[in-house]
Amino acid sequence: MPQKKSTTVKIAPKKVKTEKIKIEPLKLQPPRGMKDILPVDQPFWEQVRRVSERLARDYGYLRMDTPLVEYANLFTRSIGESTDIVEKEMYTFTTRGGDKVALRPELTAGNCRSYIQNGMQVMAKPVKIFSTGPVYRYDRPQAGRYREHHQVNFDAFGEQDPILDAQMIQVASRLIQALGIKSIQLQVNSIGCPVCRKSYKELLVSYLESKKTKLCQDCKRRIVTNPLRVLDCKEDKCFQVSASSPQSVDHLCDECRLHFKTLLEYLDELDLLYVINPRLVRGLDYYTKTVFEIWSGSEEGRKLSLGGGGRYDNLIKQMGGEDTPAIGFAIGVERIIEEMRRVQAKPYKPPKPKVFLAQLGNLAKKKSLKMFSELEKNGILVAESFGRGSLKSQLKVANRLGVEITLILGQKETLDGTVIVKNMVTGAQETINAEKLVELIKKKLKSDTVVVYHNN
RNA sequence: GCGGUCAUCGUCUAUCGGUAAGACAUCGGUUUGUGGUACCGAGAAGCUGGGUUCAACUCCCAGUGACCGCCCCA
Repeated sequence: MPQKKSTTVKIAPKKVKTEKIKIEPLKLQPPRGMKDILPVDQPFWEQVRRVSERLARDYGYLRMDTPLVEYANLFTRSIGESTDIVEKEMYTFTTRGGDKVALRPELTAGNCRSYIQNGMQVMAKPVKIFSTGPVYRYDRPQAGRYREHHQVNFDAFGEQDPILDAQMIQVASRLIQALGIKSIQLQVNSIGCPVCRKSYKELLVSYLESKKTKLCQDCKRRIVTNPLRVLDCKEDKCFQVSASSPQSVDHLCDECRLHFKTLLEYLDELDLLYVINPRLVRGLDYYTKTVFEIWSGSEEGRKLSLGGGGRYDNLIKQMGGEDTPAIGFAIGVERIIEEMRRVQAKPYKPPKPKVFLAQLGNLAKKKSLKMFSELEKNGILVAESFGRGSLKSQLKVANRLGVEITLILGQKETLDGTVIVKNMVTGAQETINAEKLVELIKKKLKSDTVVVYHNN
């Protein structure tokens, strides 16, 4: 749409003064990094919705929706004060009432809050929660990265057995593969519990300090702020350093090591191919033990993370709930859809009307409105173009829609209580009693369906 | 937050310092109440704000947005 030039309008003077008010032209675009999900995009979105809802149901997850807005400290405390997400990417603002709130940057924090608040620990464990919706990060947009994006999220509370980790990873990869993305790479790692991570961190820091001169500027800073992040720096020289750095999996405490080992055994049992990636850290502070990501397996082009997650055994307690182990993961819907398009995965195909209702003349026009609803009530999907007058133009539309049958209701038919039923393939038509219409159409569509089936 | 590329009908793509062209799509028509093709016609654009110039869509500056790299992440 063309943008209107800004106009200067003179407001009629109430007093003596004439005021010129500059009217801001409407910016006919969404804010930066946000976009519309248009009707043409919906088949892909619908496919994601259907597949994820079905998987959620099959694996025993219950849907939960929490607000888009939460108190800001819910996120700062759970995700971590010094993470990038909280530090520079959160949409934080103060309400008129003076509350500091934020647009959710992810779904888990809100789910945990709700779990505790609603006493969901009394439910049979594990409590499995499925949620989906938009999340917000004030980041610089790029393809596959938006300020508003959508996640499909699975969380399970109250089970510490690594079998749940394995099943969660299975759900994640099933979800992505069920959407038609066959080539994926599963990356797993264990970052241990607070106890073993602390000693590992110290070990890592002292190693990095010794190699400090060989690191990039950013990583020198990271040694202090977030040493684990040095491990996934893409700078070549940092890569060299981290290649021979101590790895978290080698410094796990007994419990964490056993947990990880058992998880891998389960994954083998599930025939899930995985890569142990010692560099896999994640951007949120709450993770413990198992972390994983699913990457698009495309050879060429960048490997984009389609989704990821991990265990967060201490979060619920830290937020003030009962000590409850938990694990979860999220996929980024926009990225998944981008990948679906790239590999030409099939979107959802909505049912198309096989019947078109055409009308001619004022009397028929009035009648047709009711006839349409009669058909609809009987489960017959009908298309129409009531606004068009000529039969020719209506048939044109019918043809373009690819319907099998067109019903023609004109002046004469209306008076006779009949309707013309036209076969759009053969062109043959017959005039039938309007009262038998529904029954006849049902019959015709049924037999046509059989024909179509044989043709395929 | 830093660096780079780009911006013309709904979409794709031309052109030009002097009235912006085409294709696809949309809508209408080609005599009566019947579709396709073909043909004819219509509507539809210079992102915004400044500057240079007799004249700017074109040159310059700023803003905005998209894209790419970094940071980070889904």
